Formats: sequence, structure tokens, C-alpha cells
Amino acid sequence: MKINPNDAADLSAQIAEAIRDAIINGQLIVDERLPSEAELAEQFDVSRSTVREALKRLAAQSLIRTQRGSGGGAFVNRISFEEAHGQQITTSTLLLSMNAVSFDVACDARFAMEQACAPFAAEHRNADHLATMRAEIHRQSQPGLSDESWCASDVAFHRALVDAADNPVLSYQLAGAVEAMQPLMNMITFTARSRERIIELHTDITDALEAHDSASIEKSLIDLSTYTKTLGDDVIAAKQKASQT
Amino acid sequence: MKINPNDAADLSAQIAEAIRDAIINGQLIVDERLPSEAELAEQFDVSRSTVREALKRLAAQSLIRTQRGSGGGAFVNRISFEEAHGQQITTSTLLLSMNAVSFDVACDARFAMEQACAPFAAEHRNADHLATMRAEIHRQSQPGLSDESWCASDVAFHRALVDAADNPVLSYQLAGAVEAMQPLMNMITFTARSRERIIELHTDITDALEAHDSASIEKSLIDLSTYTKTLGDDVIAAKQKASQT
DNA sequence: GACTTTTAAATGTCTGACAAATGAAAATTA
DNA sequence: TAATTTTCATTTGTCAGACATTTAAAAGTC
Repeated sequence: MKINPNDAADLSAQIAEAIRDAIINGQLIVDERLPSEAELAEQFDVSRSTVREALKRLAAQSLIRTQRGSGGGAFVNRISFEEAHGQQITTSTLLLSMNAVSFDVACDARFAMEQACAPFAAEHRNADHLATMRAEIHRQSQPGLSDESWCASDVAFHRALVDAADNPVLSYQLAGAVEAMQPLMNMITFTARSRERIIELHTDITDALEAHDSASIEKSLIDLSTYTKTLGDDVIAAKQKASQT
Repeated sequence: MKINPNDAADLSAQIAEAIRDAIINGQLIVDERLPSEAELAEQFDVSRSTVREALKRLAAQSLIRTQRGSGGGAFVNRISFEEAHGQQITTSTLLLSMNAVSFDVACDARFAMEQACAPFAAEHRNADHLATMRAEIHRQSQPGLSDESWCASDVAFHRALVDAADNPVLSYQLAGAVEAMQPLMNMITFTARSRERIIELHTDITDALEAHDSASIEKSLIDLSTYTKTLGDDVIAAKQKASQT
């Protein structure tokens, strides 16, 4: 593990990269303790502050965790799906908000990936998934539900559908995409009429899931995607009309 | 933007979180300059080193970039799909290697998401995508290609297929999944016979893409997924047999 | 006006110190 | 002896101050 003094990058960035590479290619294994900050400083021939900045970079990516006190130090972290998922949501949310991704493009991506889950969900769904989904549908049908609560319930519903696929990789990727869309979805005002239509489709999806009918799930998801895009377009059109005034 | 002195977490982590939140909910906009390290230190009533550690955490997530010299400082970064993509690959790769994700599960996820791209790819593909894919198929048919080069070409082929969907959100999610699987794929030794079969399927996919035939793409992808899983299972079976000796 | 020099501001790095947490060893006590 | 308490060494967390380096703008020079 060496750093190149001619590299233009900051020392702390170089050191972080060296350690990161060592973790990725297996030279440092999970739960292994890194040398102490003082030792690393000596190894890389830099000050302790520089080493610390490098370690903070790695901690921000959940690659290491640190513990104080005797026997403490920096340890290679076993990155969990949950941690990765949290980071994914942060990144995806910012990507969408900073890069002017259109509502349609985000919608297409989200529902396309959800369709990809359908065959697996139809096969692996269990009573818990179905119960969660029906409970969320029930919540959605309550009158006087705020738009915010409605969206949260919508996310919970779709999250259950994704989790039904029983594939952590799909769940991780998908849940990120679904939750990252929430800020965009929150722009929409869901009328009683549109909620009714969405609940209808949610019910269709849940029924099809119970019947292990993957094709019907996919069909309803396409309808839901189309309908959601219509709602989104209406909001955008209304905004443009308002800005022209 | 305040920090809570009673919080158990490190000061630098708290400060990083405070700034991160300000970025996410739009209080700090893209390209806006943060106060200088000295000013932040005063604002949060901590030392400059602590502020610096917080800023390094944010830099590791590409949330800010720093510039030295007069007029320099830390700026809110417009996170690009490319940067996010790089981070996604790092995280996904580690997730797969650290959490004992089975080859089948990863394969299912990857090909399912790729299938999700098929309808969009069939619609939006252009000559460039087709040319890239045919070029990779040609490379794959060269005798004496190393397993490593074969896998790299395989990734390039699938990447072109994903990019043909012309949806940056899908590309970002998918390219991560495809590349994260590469270490797993590298475990497989691709015989001439199996390469032949895969090239056949790649050709089918490319032909179907050219013909805007989404259904055929999906069918070939399913075949490819099944075949890849068979290859993976053989490797695992061979390994187990070897370890029993 | 074009070029060079100076200067101020900002991050990057280093040094040295102390605080706080933590586990292990040593000392004390029942 | 066994249990408890105390001490101690180790390690990260934080602070303060200094200097190096980079950079753009201001000042000076021809």
C-alpha cells in the first residue's frame, strides 16, 4: 500500500484511495483492524491529521468504523444492505434534483425496474407481504389523508411488492429508486378521484400477486406508470401556465 | 444549521450531517460556496481540524468539491451520473463480496433489470448502440481471448444494451449492477463451447434490438440468464467437489 | 496597454498537546 | 481465593498554532 508523491491529488485522498483499494481487492478483510493512526502516519510518512482526514473519507462511505479506547482503532466494516441503501437514497435523490431529470424519465425507470421484480415477487410472495400491501391500501382509502402520508403509504406499498421478490440485490437497487422519486411524487396533489384510481390498481396488483399471476402484475404496473405520468404532466403543465401569467 | 452537543456522535460527523441536510433540502444550492473553514469553525464553535474532517466526509460522497487559493473554498457539487455510478459500483461490488450473495441471486437481479430496459432499448436504440454491440460480439468471437478480456467485452456489450434505453436513471442503476457482478463472473472459466453459445444469444439480442423487437430481446435475456446460472452452478459444484478431497 | 510583481485569502500539511473512552492489568478487599 | 476497585496504557477525538502552497486579484513597471 503506497502513495505516489507526484500525484496531483491531496495526500489524504491518495491515502484513502490506497486503503479503499486494499479493501476492495481483499487485502484487508472484514473486521480486520487497520494500524493505529500514529502507525499509519509513520507508514505513509505523513502527519496524523492527514491520516485522520483519509480515514474520515472512508468512514463516510461506510468502508470502515472506528472505536475509541484501548483495543480500539479503525476496522474494516461489513457494509450492510441497509447502510448501502441509505447512501443510495441520498445519492439518487440528489441526482434527480440536481440534474433536471424529467418526471417521465424517472417514472419510466422506476416502474420498469418494478416490473422486473414482478416474476420473482409472484413466485416468492408470502402472507406478510400481502398483509402489508392490503394494510397500506386500507390506509390509502381513508378520507382526509394528507398528500404526504399518502405518498409515504405509496412507498411502503411498493416497497413490500419489491421485497416480495425475496432478492436483496433487487430490493437494494429498487427501494433506492422508489424512495428517490418521493420528492418528485410529493409535488403532485392527489385528488380523491386520482387516489381512487390508484387504489384500484394497487388492489389489482395485490390480487394478482396473491394469485401468483406475474403477467397481470406487470400489466397493472404499466397502467399505474402511465397514469402516474399523466398526473405528473398535469402538474407540470399547470406550473408552466402559472409561470406564464 | 446547528449541532447538538448532547449527541453521542463525533462532532465532525454531526457537522457533516448538518451540511449534508442543508444540501439535500435545498438550503445550499449547486455551486454555492460554503463559508471558509475558519468561518465554519467559528460558526459551529469547533476547531478548524474538526471542520476539515467534516468536509472530507462530504467530499468522499461527492457532495462538495474544494479549491485552493484566493476565491477558493468548498462548493456544493453538482453530482453527475458518472460520479454516482462510480460510487455505486464500489458499494455494489463490496455488498456482493461481503454479504455472501449467491451467484443465482445476483444473476437474477441483473438480468431482471436488464429485461426491464428491453422495451425502452428496442424503442430508442440507434446505430451507435448496434455498432458497439456488434463490435463486442466480433471481439468475443476471436480465438485466444483471455477470460478477463472476455468478461470486459461482455460488460461493454450489456452496457451498450442498457444505454440504448436512453434513460440515464436506468443506465445508472443498471450499469452498477452489471459491473458489480464482474468479480463473480470472473470466477467462471468460459470454455470455447460456452462462449459460442453466449455469442449466439448476444447476436440474437442485437438482431432483435435492431428489429425493435422487445419481446425477443427479453426471451433471449431469459435464456442468457438461465445459461449463465448453469455455468455458475457448475463452477460452484466443481469447487465443492475439490474442497471435499 | 501588456507584462510582472506583490499581496491577500484560502486550503493543505505538520507539530504538539490534552481530553475521553476503553480494555487489561494490578492492587485491594471481603 | 474470588470479587471488586483502581490504575494504567492505548487509541481515537478535539484543539491551537504554525507554515507551505495555490490562486486570483491588485499593484506596480515598462
